[in-house]
Amino acid sequence: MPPVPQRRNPARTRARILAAALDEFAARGFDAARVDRIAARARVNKALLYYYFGNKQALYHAVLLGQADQLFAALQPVVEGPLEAEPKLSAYVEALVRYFSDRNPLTRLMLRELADGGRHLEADVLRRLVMMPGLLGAIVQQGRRERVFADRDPLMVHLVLVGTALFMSANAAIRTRIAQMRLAQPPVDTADVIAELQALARRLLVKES
Amino acid sequence: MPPVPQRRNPARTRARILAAALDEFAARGFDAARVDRIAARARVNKALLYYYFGNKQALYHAVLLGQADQLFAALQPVVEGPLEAEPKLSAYVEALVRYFSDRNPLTRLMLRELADGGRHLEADVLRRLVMMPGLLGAIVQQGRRERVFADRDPLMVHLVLVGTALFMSANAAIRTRIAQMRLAQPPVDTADVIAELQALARRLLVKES
DNA sequence: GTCTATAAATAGATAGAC
DNA sequence: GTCTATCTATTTATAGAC
Repeated sequence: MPPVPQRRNPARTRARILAAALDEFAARGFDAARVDRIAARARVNKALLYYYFGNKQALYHAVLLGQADQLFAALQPVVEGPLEAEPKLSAYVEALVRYFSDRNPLTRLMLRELADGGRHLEADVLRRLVMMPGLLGAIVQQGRRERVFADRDPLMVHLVLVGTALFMSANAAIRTRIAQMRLAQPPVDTADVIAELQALARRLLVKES
Repeated sequence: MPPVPQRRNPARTRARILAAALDEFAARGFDAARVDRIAARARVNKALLYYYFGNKQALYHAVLLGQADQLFAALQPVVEGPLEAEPKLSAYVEALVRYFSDRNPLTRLMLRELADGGRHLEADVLRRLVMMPGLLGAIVQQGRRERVFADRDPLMVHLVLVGTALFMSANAAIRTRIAQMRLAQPPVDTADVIAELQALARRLLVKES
């Protein structure tokens, strides 16, 4: 049995560094992120951070791996759940939108990596990315078996849904500012976005809707 | 009448700096962009750049203003053109996708500014952004008058189309890498993306399609 | 308008004590 | 495992000559 928690707790220190790195990388992007700031947020000194992760790139990679696994873990239960294809599709869209809305750091991280053309994405992370369209693909196959979905390319639908969910979450801050400056209408809230994307997904997949 | 072009050509120098700044800001983002690199690409020294634009933020702002105006100018002719609402909608989607594909710097610039929550967007730029949904809005109104479009929120449709167009363009580089590593299917080409988004726009707007 | 040279601050990374 | 102190390179920005 391990002794009571001490001042030295490597696992927790490592987790604190990862959490701080996620925030900093999401807030500034890889190049503009400052290792000093990550260390400060994690309440450790820089040398310890280098002791754990070696260098800035390796730390970034560790953050990405963790985030990819978490996103997959958030969506997989819906896909493997007991629902019929049509309600499952709606549940999937809701989970997708909520994940991007609740966990804003990942949204920004993805936008920055897209802007960088995937410059810092190593094979490990790419393999996890490739698995993502398969989640929606499984729902589409189920819908085909149940004879309620039309024969459409799941990759294209996946790209439309993820692209829109990402964009809606990403521009929320700007829409809020625009509303505050009274330049245009009030911001769209998350529930509206979910409803809209669910309708969109149904229009794309369900037969003779 | 002005004398023949000399070695000193302020207007052209200014334009060269702006073009170099666009490339650098798009490639790295505001914080990671290096004024030194911008000056080098524009083949001027840093002091001259500061002479023209004052500081890094002001230079960035000048780039954004120019890009916003160019995007608007690329789409406005379609909206004000002579087509009927349905083909005009398709033409608009094509212009949108092509603009983001051809002029990649703007795509990356937008992604980075979204990731920054619009941190560097000044009122001037926001006012131009707010005008954008109105372009699609005009097409929707025309379609309503022609009694071929259903009554849907143009802002939502605008967000779906721009979000998807942006995402498709943005992840092209990553999709290419994934295809090269033989992890998955070949990359989607621009013509496919246009066709898909046109179908999507019709499904969202046209009555009883 | 355009240049060279440099100031002042800050970056990523490491040495070495405990 | 964790710390302080510091090295070397780079950064934004400006002074001052032409």
